[in-house]
Amino acid sequence: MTKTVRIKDIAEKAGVSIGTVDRVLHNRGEVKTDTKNKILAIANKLNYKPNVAARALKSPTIHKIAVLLPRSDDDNLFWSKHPIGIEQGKESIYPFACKLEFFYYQMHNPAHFNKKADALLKWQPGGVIMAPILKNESVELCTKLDDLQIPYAFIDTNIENTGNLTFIGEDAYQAGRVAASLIDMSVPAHKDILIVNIVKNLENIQHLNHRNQGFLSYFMDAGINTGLKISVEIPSTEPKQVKERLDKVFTSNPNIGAVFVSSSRTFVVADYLEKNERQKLFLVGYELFGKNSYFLQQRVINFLIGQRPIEQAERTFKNLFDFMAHHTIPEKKNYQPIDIINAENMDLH
Amino acid sequence: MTKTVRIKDIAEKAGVSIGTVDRVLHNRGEVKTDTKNKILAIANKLNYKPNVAARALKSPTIHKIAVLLPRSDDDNLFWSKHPIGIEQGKESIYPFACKLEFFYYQMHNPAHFNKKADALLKWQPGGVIMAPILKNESVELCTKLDDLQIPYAFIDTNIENTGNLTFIGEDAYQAGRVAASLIDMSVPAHKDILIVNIVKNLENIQHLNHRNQGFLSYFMDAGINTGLKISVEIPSTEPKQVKERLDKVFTSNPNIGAVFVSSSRTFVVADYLEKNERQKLFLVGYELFGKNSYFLQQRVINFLIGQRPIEQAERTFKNLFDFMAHHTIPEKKNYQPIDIINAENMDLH
DNA sequence: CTGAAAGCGCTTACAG
DNA sequence: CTGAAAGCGCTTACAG
Repeated sequence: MTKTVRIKDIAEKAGVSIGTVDRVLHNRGEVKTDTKNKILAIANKLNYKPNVAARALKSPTIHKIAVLLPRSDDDNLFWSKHPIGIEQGKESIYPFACKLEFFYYQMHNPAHFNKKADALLKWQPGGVIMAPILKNESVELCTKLDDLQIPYAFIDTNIENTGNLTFIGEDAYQAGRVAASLIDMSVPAHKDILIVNIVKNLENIQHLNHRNQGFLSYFMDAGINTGLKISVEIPSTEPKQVKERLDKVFTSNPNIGAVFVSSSRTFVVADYLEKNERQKLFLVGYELFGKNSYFLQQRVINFLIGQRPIEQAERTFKNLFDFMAHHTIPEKKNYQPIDIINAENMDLH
Repeated sequence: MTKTVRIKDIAEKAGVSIGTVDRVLHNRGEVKTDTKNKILAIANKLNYKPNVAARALKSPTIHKIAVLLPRSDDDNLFWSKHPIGIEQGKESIYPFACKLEFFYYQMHNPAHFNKKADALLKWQPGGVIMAPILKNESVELCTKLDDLQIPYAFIDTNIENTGNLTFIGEDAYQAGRVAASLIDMSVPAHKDILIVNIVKNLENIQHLNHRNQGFLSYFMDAGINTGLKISVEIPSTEPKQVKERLDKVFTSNPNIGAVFVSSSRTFVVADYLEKNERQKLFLVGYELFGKNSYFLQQRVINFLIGQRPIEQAERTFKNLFDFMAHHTIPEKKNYQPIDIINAENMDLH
């Protein structure tokens, strides 16, 4: 380990004062072009890296980071994980510090999203973490952030062709394939498979779509199951409606051996299966939390596919902060590992 | 956020100089008991936390950490992951720094272990990370480290009743249950199951034992499989010997439907199954790397159970370093998540 | 356009 | 047993 280079060293080599070096290094104030280039060349050659301890000590610059996420409720506990991860990220940057402000919008409510987006802008953040579930409204916000030169990172959902710094989330297509592979190896090849999408408007929910596509693709190129793949859309989680819909499907398709739920609302189907004594059906869905965990433990759900929301959030935060504080450029797109979880390994996840 | 407390604040409140406060806080030099207690009381009341940026800036104390691990070779690529995690840990502590020295011992060679342990002691580390695979020799080293008051952390394998700072590894018993559950749900209930232990002396390898116990326990309380559980021990990975042994087992047990390998040498069995056209057997083993990955990809191995060796190593390093540098006391025992990996989610793991 | 100086909170000799 | 002072590398006014 050779001696670390300080701005003092650069200053001496360049025959200027450290103030001038600092100005060049931070594009702060005017410096003659000649000296500027000279200094940059020397800094580069010496491979200068600022001492972050000194920087943290001197300037307690508090970076302001705003977080825009769906509000978590009983039906939607999945989103309760992300704030935890972000707070963890905040802890991890010590001795640096940042100011966090959370803005929660109602999941499928564009007007409310816009309201929160406005509040966020008014808060004047130095950086933004957001889950851009609502595409049009999100793009609108991104445009504004681009104009203001405020960096922003996507979590959970990606939108291409925006100025986002980075995206961290699930490879939904592959996550669909994983679900398929689990069913394929556990259910006799001649059995039919039911695909359940619990959502109002499947078209608009990108990643549910991708999971469906991945799921079906598996059986086209690798799967051994030859049964029917029956798809049903349920617009609500309301038990009566769910029962009505599913009763009909099962009555007309007695050969169903497995059920795939494309979203975190797997517990809704588990609840139905349990109440209607169909627990023998093989059930696979998404996300380990709340009622899903309960039914997994009870072995009504056989597998949950997980995407580590806490780690996702922590990593998103770190990427954004490191960019703001140290100008580190992160990967543009990051997929988290896809976890396969059953009753035996759930406790440690 | 209230103003942070500095040692200057404590000094003022106590009516002494900051030098005295520092002496008390670090048990350095003599201080009158009265003032000492007074200062401690004030520091405590004010909830004083040292500013690590200032500390890092001032004293570039380079902590010396020695790492004692099994040498990784072609047959044993599992151990190639841990150094990566430790290096990652070293990166992550910036702006702090440490000096790492790796000592690699031959896996099952006590004399070589001792030699490396001696070299390690001679290097005079301030802390030690070790995989205490060889129990007696490890305990001996621990005793010496205890005497020297050098903190040490266990990775992968735990030994109870030593003075270790922390342990991070796999819950082997549970990892055995996970393997069992996967076989149970994929193989008809009446099929027999073969358990393969590839190891010279099963008794001495704690965690293989625990995996076996967990595996069998699953079928006693939760499993539906009612077939025989046939156990075989193979003392070497030498293909001819493996073939001889397994040929015999399969000939006398034609009803075997699944194979469980209790160690990372799963590829040895996969290789046999492939060469002998027994790929239809359901195969489950441990650790994602090298030839195991290849056979998983080829679907000769159906599932690998993973324990995230890189994260394990990074976390062990962090725990040890934080103790050395900041006196943070870690959890005494940490289990990493148990990963279930098949051909569909292997790429992201 | 550039330099000199103060100070962030801590640690480390040194002086008494 | 205790205090005063220097200095870690950087940033931030201020003076010219």
